[in-house]
Amino acid sequence: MERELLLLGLLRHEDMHGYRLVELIERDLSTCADVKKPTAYFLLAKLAKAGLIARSRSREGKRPPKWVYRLTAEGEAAFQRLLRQNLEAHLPAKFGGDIGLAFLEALGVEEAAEHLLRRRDAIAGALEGFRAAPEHAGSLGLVLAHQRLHLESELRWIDSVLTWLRGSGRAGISPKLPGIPHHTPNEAS
Amino acid sequence: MERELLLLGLLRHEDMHGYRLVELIERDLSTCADVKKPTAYFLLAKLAKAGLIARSRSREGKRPPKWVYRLTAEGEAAFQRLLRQNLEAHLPAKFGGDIGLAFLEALGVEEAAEHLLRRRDAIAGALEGFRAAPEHAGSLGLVLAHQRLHLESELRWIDSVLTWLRGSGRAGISPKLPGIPHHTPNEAS
DNA sequence: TTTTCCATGTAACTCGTTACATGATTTC
DNA sequence: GAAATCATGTAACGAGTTACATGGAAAA
Repeated sequence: MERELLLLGLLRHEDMHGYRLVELIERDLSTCADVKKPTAYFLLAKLAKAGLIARSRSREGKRPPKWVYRLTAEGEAAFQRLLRQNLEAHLPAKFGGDIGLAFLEALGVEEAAEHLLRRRDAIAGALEGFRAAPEHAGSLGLVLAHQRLHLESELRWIDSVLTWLRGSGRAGISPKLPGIPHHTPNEAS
Repeated sequence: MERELLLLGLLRHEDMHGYRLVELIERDLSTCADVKKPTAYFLLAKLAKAGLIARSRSREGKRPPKWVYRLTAEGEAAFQRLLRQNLEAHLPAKFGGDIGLAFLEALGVEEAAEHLLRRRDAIAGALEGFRAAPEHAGSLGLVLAHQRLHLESELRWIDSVLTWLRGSGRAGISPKLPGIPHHTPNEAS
């Protein structure tokens, strides 16, 4: 449902045609969504058939005519519903990188560390990209900030795995548990 | 490729039949992977055809016979390759929950906060579950620790969004950027 | 003039899921 | 005797992707 929410939300504050929509998502929202062109066109057709958006043909200059979509009243209602649903839910994230970690023991300490350092570099690189990016204002800035925060968390995580790994190399096969700094989350309510 | 790595890795340290494999994944690795039965059977057939695993029929007592899979030499090689590849790569995570955040402005401050608090509760609940769970040793404990760490990070994130929200409610429409505590990651190399 | 960009779409394919089918066996 | 569990599979479907097809317009 996230993709529908996304399309409705974008059309909500500006009428647009499909191509533009995809462009916008790829430029500004690539961190939290990727919607390829055929998917977008398909979803737009579906939403139109459901009556949540309406389309009208328009041409500018001598360019090929395009379908400009606008939100209908039903679309606005659906948007409101989907937004609330999205905000109040927590969709647990699965980290594919963890299944490699689950088999860390198959590698020697040295080699495991070597590969994890490469992963660390990749994360650090991605983080650099985010820090370099211009600061968007408002809720768009929010998603950027979240991604940045997450990457910082991942970096700390990898570091703690590395120290655990090295400790385990000295101590024997596998110690109790990674000694991870344990922040108590502050209450907010 | 993560699923293949998972199956090979599990078969590496114990010969097993499909049903058992799925059971094991659902019990111990549900946090970082989910593999349904038909998927598992399909993948096992594929891996067998590729020569990475070999199967042999066996029956215990009067139960229906089962296919017991074991890793071949090629399978071990593939495992080693996939493991390294997995460890050194960073696969960027997409948070579907962020697209709701991108449209936060569509809701009043009060209502947005209300819904986000529900999300917060969901995260806190999941976290509780992880803290209550028995501490697995070794690399299995790693993936649990990662998930716990991530949930803690998410909790802090939601809290900072909430404080930002409330600040924005007083100050006007939308301020510069969320004032997020900015930890400098410690170097590790 | 050839390439790139704008703009829309279709077709084939992959991956994964649900739902169903089968059959024996333990448990209630 | 009915229900749950063990064990394997097939069929139908859904969502999304890649690759392809089509054209005109602007840029190189």
